[in-house]
Amino acid sequence: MTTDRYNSREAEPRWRKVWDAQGIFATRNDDPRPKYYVLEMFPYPSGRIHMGHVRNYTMGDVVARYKRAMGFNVLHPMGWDAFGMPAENAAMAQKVHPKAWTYDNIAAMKKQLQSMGLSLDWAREFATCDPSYYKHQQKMFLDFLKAGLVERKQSKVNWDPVDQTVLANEQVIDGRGWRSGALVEQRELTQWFFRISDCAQDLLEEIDRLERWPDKVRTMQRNWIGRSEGLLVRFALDPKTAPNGETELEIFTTRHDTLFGAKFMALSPDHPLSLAAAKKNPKLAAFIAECKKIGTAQEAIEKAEKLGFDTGIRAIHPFDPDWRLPVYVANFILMDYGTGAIFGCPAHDQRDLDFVNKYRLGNVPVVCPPGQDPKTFVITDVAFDGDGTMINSRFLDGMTIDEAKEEVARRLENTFVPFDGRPYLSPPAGRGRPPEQSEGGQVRGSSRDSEPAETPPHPDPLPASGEREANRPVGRRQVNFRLRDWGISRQRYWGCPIPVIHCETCGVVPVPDKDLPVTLPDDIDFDKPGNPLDRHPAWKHVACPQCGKAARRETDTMDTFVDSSWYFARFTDPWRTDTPTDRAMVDAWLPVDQYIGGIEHAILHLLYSRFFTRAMMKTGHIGMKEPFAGLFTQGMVVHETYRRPGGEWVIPAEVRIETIGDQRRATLAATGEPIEIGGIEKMSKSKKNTVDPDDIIESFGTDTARWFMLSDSPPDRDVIWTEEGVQGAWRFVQRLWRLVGETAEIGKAAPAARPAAFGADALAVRKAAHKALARVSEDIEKLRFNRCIAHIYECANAMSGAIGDIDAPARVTPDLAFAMKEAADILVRLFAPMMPHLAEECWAALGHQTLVSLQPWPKLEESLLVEDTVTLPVQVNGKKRADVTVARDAANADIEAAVLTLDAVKRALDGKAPKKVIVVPHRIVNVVA
RNA sequence: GCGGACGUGGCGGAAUGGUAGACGCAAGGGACUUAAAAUCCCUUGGGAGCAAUCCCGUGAGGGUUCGAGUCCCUCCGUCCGCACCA
Repeated sequence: MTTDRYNSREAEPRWRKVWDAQGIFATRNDDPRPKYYVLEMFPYPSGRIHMGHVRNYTMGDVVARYKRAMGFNVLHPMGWDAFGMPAENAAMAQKVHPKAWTYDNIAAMKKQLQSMGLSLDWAREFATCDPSYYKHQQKMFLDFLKAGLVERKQSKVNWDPVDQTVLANEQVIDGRGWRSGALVEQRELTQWFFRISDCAQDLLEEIDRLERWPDKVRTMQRNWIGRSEGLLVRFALDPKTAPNGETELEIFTTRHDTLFGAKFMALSPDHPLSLAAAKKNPKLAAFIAECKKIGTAQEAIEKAEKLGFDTGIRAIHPFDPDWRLPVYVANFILMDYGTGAIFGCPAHDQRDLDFVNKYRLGNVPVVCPPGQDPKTFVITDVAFDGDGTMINSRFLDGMTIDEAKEEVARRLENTFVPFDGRPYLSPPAGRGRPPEQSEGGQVRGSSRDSEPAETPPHPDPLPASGEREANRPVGRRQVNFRLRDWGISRQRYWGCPIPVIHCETCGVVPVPDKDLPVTLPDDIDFDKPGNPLDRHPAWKHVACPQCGKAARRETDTMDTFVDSSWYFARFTDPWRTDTPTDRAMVDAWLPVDQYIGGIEHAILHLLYSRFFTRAMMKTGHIGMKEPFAGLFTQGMVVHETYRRPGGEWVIPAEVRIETIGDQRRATLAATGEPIEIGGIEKMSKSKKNTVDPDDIIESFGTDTARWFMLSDSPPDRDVIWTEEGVQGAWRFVQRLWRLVGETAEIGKAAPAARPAAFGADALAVRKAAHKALARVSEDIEKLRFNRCIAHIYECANAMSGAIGDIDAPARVTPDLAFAMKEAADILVRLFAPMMPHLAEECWAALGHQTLVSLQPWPKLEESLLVEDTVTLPVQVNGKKRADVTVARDAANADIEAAVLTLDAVKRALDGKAPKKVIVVPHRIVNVVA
């Protein structure tokens, strides 16, 4: 019928127009079919899509199109994660307004995405910077505030004194701001926090039920939450040695079994007792100041030597009133974990051992490894943290570690020492408590923290009465989490305004619902450092909604992770204006059946979304707590790098590669200058190893790009973009087009009704097609796209082979013609999810009047997968020697007899009788000599 | 340091404990062509042999098993995440 080349440039836009005109990808909320929600992580509108987007959105589109063919009502939406720093950076660098920059980028990227032919419901599109979106986010913030899920507290931040802004840890490079180069300071700022740590236990437990998540991500989240079970222990202090006569110090430990190996106590430099002692000791104050200089830079912390300073304070061992322990301030103790204080057992903790070896405090081993003689067991440079038997530990001697922990906990829980006065420090609120102890329903943010300046850094949740204090036991079991509360305040313009008003009289007052959204002012400037909202002449000045007096708006905006923590819920009914979600819709569509995105979001985005969904459930906006039932993390797109011998990177488009024998050689296409071929790395602007999707789509069409993105590597691994690979995909596009053309010609001889019998060659074609169908279906379900593609190649190869065997037109019998047409109809539908435009063109060429995008998935004939005879490999002692073909239902004894007559088997047995013959039906025969 | 993943031809990669190398790329040979491109056919893990066929082979070494790329142990290497979390 046709031997023309397939013209993707002409065909692809034509089919997209047809899809658009018929609106076939619009999803109705009232469709009665079973739902399927497939979502790819929405993009940041940087201005152009990159190959990573092509890969991500192609995978999602394959799933969407397949599930649609399987009869599901598929929701496959797209939007924009549109707030964030790059817009402000662009504003500063190019004098464009963040809003204009963002919406221009969205328009450009939308055009690019549309050229990919993705089966998206664009009617549901929104950007998180649309006031119609963030209005609801502000409403939920206020709901969360009311529900006790939000609080305001002080927290340390990286402050850039030049830019007058807060920096994320990754923006601090060698202790300096990434933009200004100024030395970064540690500042205490009052900020808004989501109380995610209250959910730590639940977030951890539910990970077990996220069965369709990668184990890797589940492990990462578990580690991030970091649950540990331990004991809070109150050490009495010798009041004569304490700066203000303090009487106790509370520490957290998970190794209470090693209490008899204690050599010292250590406090964080930020611990109140450290600060109190420093007031009376200038040298200590200087030491603490030195500790703070190290800052938060990752590397500095890693390399820092363990340093301490003896405060002169002495603590009393809980099991021995005569045992005094020196209290140090040490630079490696974190204030925001546990109580900010520890006891040091050097023999069984490397950090503590390093510390005592420096300050010559000695060590006593209290756990003896199996097989070691306790009398000679000593620790010098390497702490022992394995399992063993307790020694040198009085009543614990001979116990296992677990028994000792239990015994110590039991004894200290039942010990009540009459401390006279308040404990020096109790665990900070908001962490370190089992969730069931948290008080729910209280409006923390507005009630307690109305005067931010007076908020104590670590409010004491325990009653102050001395009587109750005396009744507290010395030890208390405690579950601690590494997970910190989620600080959402950002001193930025381009983010969702936090909808509260600060009033001198009334404190923190929520913006009334009727005044939502609090919108960003447009007339801002980026000429000066700092937050443009804060220095805007008018925006922040408002009347207090409660008392009417002059008040000021909160000028901080929300972390952009908040925006992306519920967009998936909004997609279910984005048109709704009065509430964030329609409960019927959101509960029907969620959870997302298949979420697809990059591994870089394994922790923060996914954990925040899980928390946010719980918070929405508590405030009635949704009926479940887990938003994503299935998660898939795809690998990156990587590419070879090229550079001039001088060192300057060169983009792939300018490089010509030649292959001479096994050697690859690169030259600059324009000048012939030699180019060095470097390593294969993630596509990045700095290494210039990027390939522009637009260029590929322009020259080969989007179907070729989509096919190649799926074909070469398992989807969860990195894929190497190569020119040869794209060429291969392009050749296959043309080959399919020719194959379908030839098949359509042959198919003209097909009878309308299915023949009663098929000849051998016709049957072989049918078997190949149905085998491919079975395998492609299974592999799409499991997102193994690279294998789907191999099966499609096999099917095409089988059909080409059948055509090649036809040496004269007369050989085309009606049954073969029918089989070929049937196979082509199956083949086209198999690759339609991957290459939808080519599939439409082929479907039409096969004489169909319908759209392949609307066709049901082909129906499998199971009987074609079953062979009458099976060919079994025959092994002798596990080595393959021959094949034997037997009837499918042959008895094992018959197979055994047949195998023993084979020449190869006789030869291998060398005349001896076999010891045993193992027949695994339909699988293999193994003769044991 | 802790945790996790991975290691298979020249390359990307296949393989419910059951024929290792599917499928693709690259390479070599051939057909068609004045020639090239495109297309089609053949070969392609290593070694021995004219051949039938045989030997070796999934990072290294052990083990379990009739049978191990796959399961277990030790080691080596690569990658990723977390990192002074008491």
